[in-house]
Amino acid sequence: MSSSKPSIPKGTRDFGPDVMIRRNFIFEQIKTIFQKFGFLPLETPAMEQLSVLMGKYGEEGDRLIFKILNSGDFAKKINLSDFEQGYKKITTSISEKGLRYDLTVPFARFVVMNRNDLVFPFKRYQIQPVWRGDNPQRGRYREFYQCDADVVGTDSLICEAEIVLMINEVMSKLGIQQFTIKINNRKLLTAITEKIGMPGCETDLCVAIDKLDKIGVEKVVDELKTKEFTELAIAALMPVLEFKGSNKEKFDFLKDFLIGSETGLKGLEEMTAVFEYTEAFGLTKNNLEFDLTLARGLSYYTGAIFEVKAGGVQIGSISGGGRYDNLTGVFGMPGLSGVGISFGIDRIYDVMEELNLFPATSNLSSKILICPFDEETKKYALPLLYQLRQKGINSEIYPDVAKMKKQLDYADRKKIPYVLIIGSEEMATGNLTLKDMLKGEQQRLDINSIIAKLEQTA
RNA sequence: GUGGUUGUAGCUCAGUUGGUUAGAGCAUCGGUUUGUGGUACCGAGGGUCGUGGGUUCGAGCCCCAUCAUCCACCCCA
Repeated sequence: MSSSKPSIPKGTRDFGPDVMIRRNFIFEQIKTIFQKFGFLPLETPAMEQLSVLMGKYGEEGDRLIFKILNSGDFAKKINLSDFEQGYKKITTSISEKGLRYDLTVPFARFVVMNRNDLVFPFKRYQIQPVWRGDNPQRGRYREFYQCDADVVGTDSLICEAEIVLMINEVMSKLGIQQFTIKINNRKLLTAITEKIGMPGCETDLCVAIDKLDKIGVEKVVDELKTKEFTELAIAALMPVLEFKGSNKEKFDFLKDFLIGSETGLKGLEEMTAVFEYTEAFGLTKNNLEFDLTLARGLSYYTGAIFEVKAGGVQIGSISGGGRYDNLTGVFGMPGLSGVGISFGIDRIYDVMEELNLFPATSNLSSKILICPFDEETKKYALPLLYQLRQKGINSEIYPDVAKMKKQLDYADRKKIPYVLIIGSEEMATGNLTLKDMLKGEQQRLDINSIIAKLEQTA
């Protein structure tokens, strides 16, 4: 390849018109539903102060944040001794800003900065790209969109129930019929670590259990062993990993298993309440599944956790979320609890593509193309084009003087259903040639009849 | 960060144990048809074989390095 050939950075994508129309369809449906539930839009800058981002995503996360070089003479703050201390030291000298890594931390920053003006509980949704310097692979990018809705400033479990309702509505609006909303509670997982004699190992347990779907029980056990879980602890855990049954049976099982654990009891209470609220909301068709092994990696959740899986497609979860305490604590505003949900737009797109759920988009391209033969007829066509557009008919004119073959080919490739051919005879009589590109038929009509015909078929 | 894969025309790819001037399909442009698309036929343009070095009489092919890519792991959405 010649070096002058253009390219885009690793892990980024262009979204062409075909794709954008479909992505926008997904965005619009989700936005409408978020707003129906009282969430309002928020956008934050692509770049944040590095001090806001660093230290919020663990050591790995710090490494993956894209840093922005300071403007101007970025090297002026470096001194020679910095070089000896490695790249981290130099980074702080030459970079003060970074690209946002997720939407949650900027959201927390926004809440803290605007705490006096916001009305709590504060509900916002946010659909924006985020950037991570990760190695790309299938379904994984350096720039990707997150689509989050969160409410902060309330402990009420009604919020959890409403999230379940929103998920249901989104899935139904997008036409995804088969799906499961898995729900669990971090307090139950904490209680389980206590019960099996491994208190404090909640993170390791969550990271391992989270892979259960993907790698199976045996591999999860292997991983737990490497994390220094004892044989005894693993044996005690097995009934949880292997338990099968209805939601109610799971409740009964945990009531016994976690007997005497205060945290466990609290978790069970919360779960019960979420199920009760959901029913009280009138959600009868129930896709809600209590999943004892749902863990959601090593994120900061402290209460309910959710995950949505699409049926009939081989793909990971398409949505996830949960409740977290103290979201804004790191920015000096403690005691604010929140709960949120995040939709994985790229995966939802893939699911809909595979299941063929996108609506027909032909109505979005132009309805009619005007094909003039020469400069004179082109001028004659402009007022006609204006009239068509005044009537709200998507229409365009072939801008160059070109052979009819080329003009029709253009209409064909852009899937424009009608062309209006204007030559000297048409111009003289006002009887224009309207050609139906699908049927191949054409007829002579005046502009008003053409407008009427197009409005009919709209 | 670790392991593997692949780099040949705008795109997808052939290219034999190393041997003349590196091919195909699609796309583009022109023609068959100076006013009629999808199909068909004819023709044209387009390549420093990722880059740099090495071996050889001779390298797209072999060796070394380097860059890029995709896939998997770690982690994550």
